[in-house]
Amino acid sequence: MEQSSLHELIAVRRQKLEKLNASGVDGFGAAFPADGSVGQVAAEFAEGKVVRVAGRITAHRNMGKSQFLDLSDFTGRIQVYLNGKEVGEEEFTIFKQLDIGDFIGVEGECFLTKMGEPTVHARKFEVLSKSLRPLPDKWHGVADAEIKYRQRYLDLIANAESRAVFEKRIRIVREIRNFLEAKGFLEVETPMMQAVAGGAAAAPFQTHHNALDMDLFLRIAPELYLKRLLVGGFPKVFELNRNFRNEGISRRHNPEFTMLEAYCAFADFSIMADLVEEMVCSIAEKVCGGLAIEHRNAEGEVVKTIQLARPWRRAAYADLIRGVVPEWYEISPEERRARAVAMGLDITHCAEDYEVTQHLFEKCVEEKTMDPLFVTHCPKELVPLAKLSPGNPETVEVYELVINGQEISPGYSELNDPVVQRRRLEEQSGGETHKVDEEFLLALEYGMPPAGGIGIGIDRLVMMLTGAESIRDVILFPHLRNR
RNA sequence: GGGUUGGUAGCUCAAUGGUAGAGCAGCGCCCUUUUAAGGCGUUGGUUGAGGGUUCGAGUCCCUCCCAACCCA
Repeated sequence: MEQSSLHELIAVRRQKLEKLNASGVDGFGAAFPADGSVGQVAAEFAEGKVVRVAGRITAHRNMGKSQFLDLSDFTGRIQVYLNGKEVGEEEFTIFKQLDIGDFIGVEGECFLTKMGEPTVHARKFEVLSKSLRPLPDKWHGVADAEIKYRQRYLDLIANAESRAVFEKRIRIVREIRNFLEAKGFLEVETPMMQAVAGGAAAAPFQTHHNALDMDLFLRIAPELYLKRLLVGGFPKVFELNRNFRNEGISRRHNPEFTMLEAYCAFADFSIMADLVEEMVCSIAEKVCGGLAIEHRNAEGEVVKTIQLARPWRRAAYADLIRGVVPEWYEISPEERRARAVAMGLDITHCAEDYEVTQHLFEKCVEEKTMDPLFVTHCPKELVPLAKLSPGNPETVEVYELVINGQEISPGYSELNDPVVQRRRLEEQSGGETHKVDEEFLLALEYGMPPAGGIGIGIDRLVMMLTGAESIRDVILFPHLRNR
């Protein structure tokens, strides 16, 4: 039995399981109605009270006749005590052989140890599930990124900080739904499999429907279906679900990601900016306990604080550029290119003039903007499908919300002219890659009310609100290469 | 796709080119209020994979795999 390479550790646990079975105990037991979660039982602790509680063993302290173990679940931890003289010999043997990782259920009365620790004095216990593999170190947790992402369950068991991030994400998503519902928005579900992957410019994943013998794409955005619903008479709709983009993977990109899109009839981008501002602040207050969002490093030191306090700054794209280089729009395109290169920006030879400016924007404005900033009056080349500004045909009726150095949310005054929309989509499609969604254009011809629309990248929002540095830390099962 | 860094026991980490180690976990013994329990003893390794250089490679070189970060 003196063995401890992995397969030997497993063999030891299998032998324990066989011993359980031999003594008539099912190592994978049945339901165990408890008095609540571990946290609830701990919170309602009262000396002398008899309780039933179930959880995973996270520590085992063997003191001979006195056996102590920690029982844990997401809600908390409670200590269990068992006295070898108070149970049968066989039962005591079974208890002593329990492993860290096993699920058990316990019944007994509450008491305080000499050290004052609330403890359940077990009179009965049941093995609910034998764990056949050793769990990660209880003290150091899981540090290996591959284990964290490929075997998230181990990360969740071992790392309380990870658990906290995902609990926060769940609450953020719930509060978004609550907020929008309270504002009169209806949540809808539109196709994830689309014959034309529209609503954004991105490479789609392709699939095939056998019975219909039809190629389909996983959606890159729900936009064109949500707009059909505006045509159909929904005044305020939203969808909060997955989009899929067949593009690179990085600290900020996962092939499937969660997006909120919301549309409000008779509104515009400015009204939608107000809505987003109110929503994000409302969520932060409920989930983060305030509007100052602290990001900490691995040592727990605060490395940056994002101030969400309203009103959020709004500034025109061109003014932000002038804030970096005052004479930017007075000099020639060639001079702009030279200035950008001189500033250390990586400008390719084929970059258009507006792309040079955008590059400057990304490096010198976006990446440095931590507190919320609505960028308005974006150049029309950057957002080809948006409505042009009435007073300035070079800019569009769009905001881009930047927080934490990233684009978090765009907002539009949606284009509802079917003739202009058709022309733009045809220009955008160019070749075969982006087919035009004729069914969408058909719907527009029946009349879509002017509307404000927004998108919010939920993963990035959660990163901002939790201080996660990688999108992989806010997605339970991020995509990795096959091992 | 390019660059940089990394991959050593179940977990967290050491190891000038010279006998692969520690803590925790595991296993055995002792212990009736411990709590990162403690004491004594003890097992466990194809050092990501494959080549090469060398008397000798975890360490140096090459190819490949996986990951993290930066860039595109």
